[in-house]
Amino acid sequence: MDEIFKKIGTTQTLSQKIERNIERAIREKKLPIGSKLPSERELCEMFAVSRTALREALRRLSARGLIEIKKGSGMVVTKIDMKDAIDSLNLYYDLKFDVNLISQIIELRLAFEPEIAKMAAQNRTDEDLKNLEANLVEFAKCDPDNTQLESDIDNKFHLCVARATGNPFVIVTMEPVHNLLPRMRNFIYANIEGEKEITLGYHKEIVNAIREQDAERAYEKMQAHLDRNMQVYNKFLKNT
Amino acid sequence: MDEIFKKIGTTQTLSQKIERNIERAIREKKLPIGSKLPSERELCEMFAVSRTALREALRRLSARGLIEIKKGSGMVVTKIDMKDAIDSLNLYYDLKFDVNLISQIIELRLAFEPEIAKMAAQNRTDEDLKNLEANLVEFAKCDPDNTQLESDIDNKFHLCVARATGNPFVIVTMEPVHNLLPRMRNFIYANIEGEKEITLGYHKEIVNAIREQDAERAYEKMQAHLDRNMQVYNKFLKNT
DNA sequence: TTTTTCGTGTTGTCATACAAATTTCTTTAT
DNA sequence: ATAAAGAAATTTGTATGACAACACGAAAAA
Repeated sequence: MDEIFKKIGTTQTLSQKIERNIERAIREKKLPIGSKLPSERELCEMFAVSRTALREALRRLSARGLIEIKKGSGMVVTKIDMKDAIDSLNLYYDLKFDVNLISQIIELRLAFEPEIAKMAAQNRTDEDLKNLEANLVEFAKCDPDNTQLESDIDNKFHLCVARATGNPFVIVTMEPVHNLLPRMRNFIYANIEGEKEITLGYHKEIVNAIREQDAERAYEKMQAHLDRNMQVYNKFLKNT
Repeated sequence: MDEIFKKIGTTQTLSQKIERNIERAIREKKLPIGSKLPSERELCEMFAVSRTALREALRRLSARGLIEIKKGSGMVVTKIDMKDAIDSLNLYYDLKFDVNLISQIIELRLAFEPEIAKMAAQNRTDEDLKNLEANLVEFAKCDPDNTQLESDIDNKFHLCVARATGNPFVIVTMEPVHNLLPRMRNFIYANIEGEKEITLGYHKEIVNAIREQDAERAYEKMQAHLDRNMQVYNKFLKNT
């Protein structure tokens, strides 16, 4: 009896079936990355469906970043990019964003970023170090009245640290979180006098630790830095 | 001069323009979550485009999880679900998976999961605790010869801990990582004699700490647990 | 009032045609 | 023979019209 009701919602449309079919072929590497898909006409014949249904399946696959469609040329299986994954996370976090989540974002940063600093100290390349040092210079000469730019550079610093871990999972995790920070800017960087110098001081110490590949010190400094941030945030919260 | 070449690839198709248009309306909450979109016919008139182009835009939006299309009924802006974000991460990690990434997955778990255990101890609800305890029972009475089931329950344990943090960012981060673990199973759980009892012991201690909301002990036990895992993994690596 | 039936609107699929971009081949000029 | 120019074929993008499959509500029947 219940089985009848279960079927509701499970009715796949034809184009969805086609989509799964092609997706499976890609996942199983039967269609290797970079390979050209058969043309629409050929696929229509193979699946014995109309061009409409096929195309709607293809549109979905391209929206999800599995294939790339070039007008007049053809379709290829794309090397799925980290950017695709980050984009969809951005979308999700963006739509979900809510002031109530701010404390959870801070909680996550407080928990993860010291560990990330540690990993960065262990795995950083010379190029990572160069990026971090460039960020310090940028931050130092940034107009202190331009709070927008200031917090952008600050965010970039933390992203650079995440990238210096060399661990793609860390990057995918933290990029969307940091993309959310500008929306918290008005809450946190509320024109606190002299805060910039303090922040810069912490950043310098973190970079020093990463330069010398001193994992424990990188951990501690990042923790101290974010603790300070937390305090500033709490001070603001009291004012509201 | 170069500007001419830059334009290559930026040529948006009509359906892409429509897609961005509707996406923007959703992001700006002009189309609130749960609201019904105008019918295809109406949208065609509004945008002054053919049904073909419009529908392809809609297919893309639904593939990305922004809208839900119900045959015969209509289209609604979906309350974007965590599942959508996790799904796309799963796809990315799945296609990217490579034995070389195993060490980075372990690295991430070693860095993050102790902190996660700490957060879980601080934030867990009674229901979280019940789930964790149920998992312990399940694990205990699991047939030790069924290594597949055994590692599934193990993974589930760590997911329960992540969920007990109550922090959605933590869950989104860890779910796809743990979905990858079954593919590492053969590498790690290579029929190590007596390993199950040791694992169960750690799990119990972690749950105890979470029950008593002892954050530091939860941290330490999780760290010890994963350190042990790491050793088992390294032992295997030597054998290859 | 309750149930059934039917009509209307909505999305799904099909077929055909042409536009626009790209590739391939042919022709032509050097 | 080689290279450039152009024509032809191929491929994706859009438009149009038609019908099928499904959902929902209103009207009709019990």
